[in-house]
Amino acid sequence: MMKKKLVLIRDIGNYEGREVTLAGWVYNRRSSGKVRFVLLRDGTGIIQCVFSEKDVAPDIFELSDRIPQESSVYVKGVVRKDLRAPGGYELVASNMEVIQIAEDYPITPKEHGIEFLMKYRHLWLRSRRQHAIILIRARLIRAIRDYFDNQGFILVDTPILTPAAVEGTTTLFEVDYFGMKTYLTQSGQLYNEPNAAAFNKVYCFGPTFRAEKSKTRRHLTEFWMVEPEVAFADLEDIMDLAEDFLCYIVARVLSECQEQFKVLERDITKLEAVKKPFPRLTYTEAVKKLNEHGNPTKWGDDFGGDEETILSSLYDRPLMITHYPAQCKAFYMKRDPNDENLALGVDVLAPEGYGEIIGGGEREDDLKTLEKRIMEHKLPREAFEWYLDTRRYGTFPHSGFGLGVERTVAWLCGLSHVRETIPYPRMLEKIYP
RNA sequence: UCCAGCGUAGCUCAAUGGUGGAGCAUCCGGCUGUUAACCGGAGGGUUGCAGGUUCGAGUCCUGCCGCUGGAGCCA
Repeated sequence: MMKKKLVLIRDIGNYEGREVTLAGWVYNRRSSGKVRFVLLRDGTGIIQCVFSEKDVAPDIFELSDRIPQESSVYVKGVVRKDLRAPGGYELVASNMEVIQIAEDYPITPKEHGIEFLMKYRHLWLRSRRQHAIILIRARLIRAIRDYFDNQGFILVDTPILTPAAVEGTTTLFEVDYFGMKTYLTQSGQLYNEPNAAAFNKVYCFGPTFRAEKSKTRRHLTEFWMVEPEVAFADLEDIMDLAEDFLCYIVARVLSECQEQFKVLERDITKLEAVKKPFPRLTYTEAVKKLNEHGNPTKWGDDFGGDEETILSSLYDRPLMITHYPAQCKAFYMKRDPNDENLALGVDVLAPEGYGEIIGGGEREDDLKTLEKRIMEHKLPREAFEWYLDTRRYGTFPHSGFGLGVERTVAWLCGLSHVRETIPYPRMLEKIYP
């Protein structure tokens, strides 16, 4: 009955002095004798509703002292500006109607362990902190789309069910496809390349799946990746793109999510430092730096978490590392014409020890060479014939990269683990809720 | 798969081999501006499971299960 012309808490500033009805959930409550405070949350914000004995009926006054956490309610009242209230406004309540009394909400206003919170992930999302992280994720994704759309890229979606591995070495999730063995995609990359021949500048954006038994703060088995691919671009072009792209998305999220960064107590001066130019090192130079800092990595070793942390901590902005040993990289990566042992690839490491957020490079565009690589990697040639057509019919130099959304959100938010950066994380042997 | 740590009230944690406690949550009461409000009171336990050592095990030993962190792996 009170459900008429509902106002969102986000917009409450437009209704100062007026009577409004809010709908939401009880976030917390406090009382002080003759005044009761109910914190109401509606998913767009939180506002304190003040219940005074003189303003409301006795049963409503009693209810305001009893209503349990996360009960769903309508509250009617007058919006008042008040400096004592967080957010600047509070609601002087005149009435409250219960939709449902919530009994024994598991997540109390108190510290909880990660195991418990992950079990109640669907409820945990209601908390201030998780709300802020997921909102930043949404704004980041919007900024990513805007960037590519505004730069002349066409969104060309790539399939999630695929007939073969992109990289044979990785473990894939197998799916039974009407009796046929297929796999969940681990990258849109191979499809992006013919798409670039059709549309010039393309990107795909979707979930990817890795059945790796990785149990670290940087790994999920299901994660989101945006992958641009540019026709006639070389390694340097794609590095310039990655640099410009990162500066744009960081600036956009910074300007749109001030409030959320405050909730997370994120030191945003660290993000404000993300400006061109980014430092660029070759793999060989990076190994030298590591050795200077006491890390025993030898030329030819791939970098692990420790190495990425040391290197990225040396700079206040993202670090680009190029020219890795070809043996560390995928079959489709073009070799350096000046040194066959090196790949024309680039990894971008986020600052503050967050590690790799972008991987990419120039693609091998010669048919013969690519056929050889597929053989060397012991990949099923038949599954790649369509891909090889890109090299048969008007082959062209092209480059691209992939950005991991969750690792980027973790960096932006200053989180120690990627599991909080996606609403429902899928991790090693963890798929509930 | 390997290494390490942990498993005690709904939650977060205490408890020298000798009668299992506290804070929060819940319930009862108090307080006219609280900010994870506060103050007083009450209820709440197969100490992950199975075995062993001991007069006596939450505590020591063995196995199993689960969780957390890390490694390997990994655009």
